[in-house]
Amino acid sequence: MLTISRYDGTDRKELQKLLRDNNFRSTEGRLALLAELKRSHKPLPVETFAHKLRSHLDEANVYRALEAFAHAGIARRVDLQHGHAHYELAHGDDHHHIVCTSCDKVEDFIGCEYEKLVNKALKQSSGFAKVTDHSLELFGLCNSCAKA
Amino acid sequence: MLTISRYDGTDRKELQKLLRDNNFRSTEGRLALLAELKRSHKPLPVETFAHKLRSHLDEANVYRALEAFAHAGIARRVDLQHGHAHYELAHGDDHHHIVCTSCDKVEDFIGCEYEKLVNKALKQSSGFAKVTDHSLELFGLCNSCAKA
DNA sequence: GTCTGTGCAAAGGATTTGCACACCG
DNA sequence: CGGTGTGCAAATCCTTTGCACAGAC
Repeated sequence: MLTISRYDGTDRKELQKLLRDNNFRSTEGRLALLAELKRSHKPLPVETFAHKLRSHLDEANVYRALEAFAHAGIARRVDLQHGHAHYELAHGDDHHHIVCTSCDKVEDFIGCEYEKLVNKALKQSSGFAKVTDHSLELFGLCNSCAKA
Repeated sequence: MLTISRYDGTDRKELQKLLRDNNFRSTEGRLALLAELKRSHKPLPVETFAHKLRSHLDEANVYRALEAFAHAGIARRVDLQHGHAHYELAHGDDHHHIVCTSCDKVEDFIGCEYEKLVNKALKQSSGFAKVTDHSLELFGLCNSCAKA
């Protein structure tokens, strides 16, 4: 699994390999985007990536790249109900998010018991053959917003 | 404007009461929207409501009304990952949806074990004080699409 | 050289907003 | 009458698309 790293040239080869292993050409724009995904520890809006990468990749191509990464399983698209998509690096850990509805703070949590959930749902939903994905987010108040 | 007296076994007075109890003025447009929400047994896109209600309420006001209903707890906004919002009547049953990614068929299921999930998440997420809402959808293939 | 990736600009779709008028209470 | 609700049109926001050129392999 991927480790946290900086985009300082040291791990450039690692990022290049990740791209090539997924049948992407290795370009500066995509390397920079991957590096940014790695550096971020929470889902970010497309616009934020576009801004950070403005010298490497324009917004339309950030959309194209993120969608391609998500399709390849490198990234994950997340809906935090902010009216626009967020993306984060895909780790293999099936984590979900708890989001502060007041300040947008985000933390991760694990333990949705996916298998159990799927079994339960398929038992009830006679019209369905299989489940391939799921989305789950919790919304609430972080400590500071709860006090205010 | 066309006046509706009875909708699928729910009478006008009942809907009017629902509106008044939630501090809404009782108008033909909102009555018709409520009736449509009741009649639908699955989440529908805003545009679908707008089309069905075209003689009662224009699209911008369908948006306004649905958002207000959701805020009041009468309706629920659901993200089925179709690129636009869906709304359904809020029942008290905390059900969720299983969605066919091929044909958009939707069925409900219950049993997300919300309390347990919240406890688990709050135990892990030290920065959060409370959870007030959650979203959960499963995506897969319905029987007919799985065969095709 | 070939084919993919990219910038730029324009299109597209969903949703929101402004405002004058209509209507509920 | 006073304050919401509504229609209509325009604006806005997010995202996708078209196309000619640049760059990876």
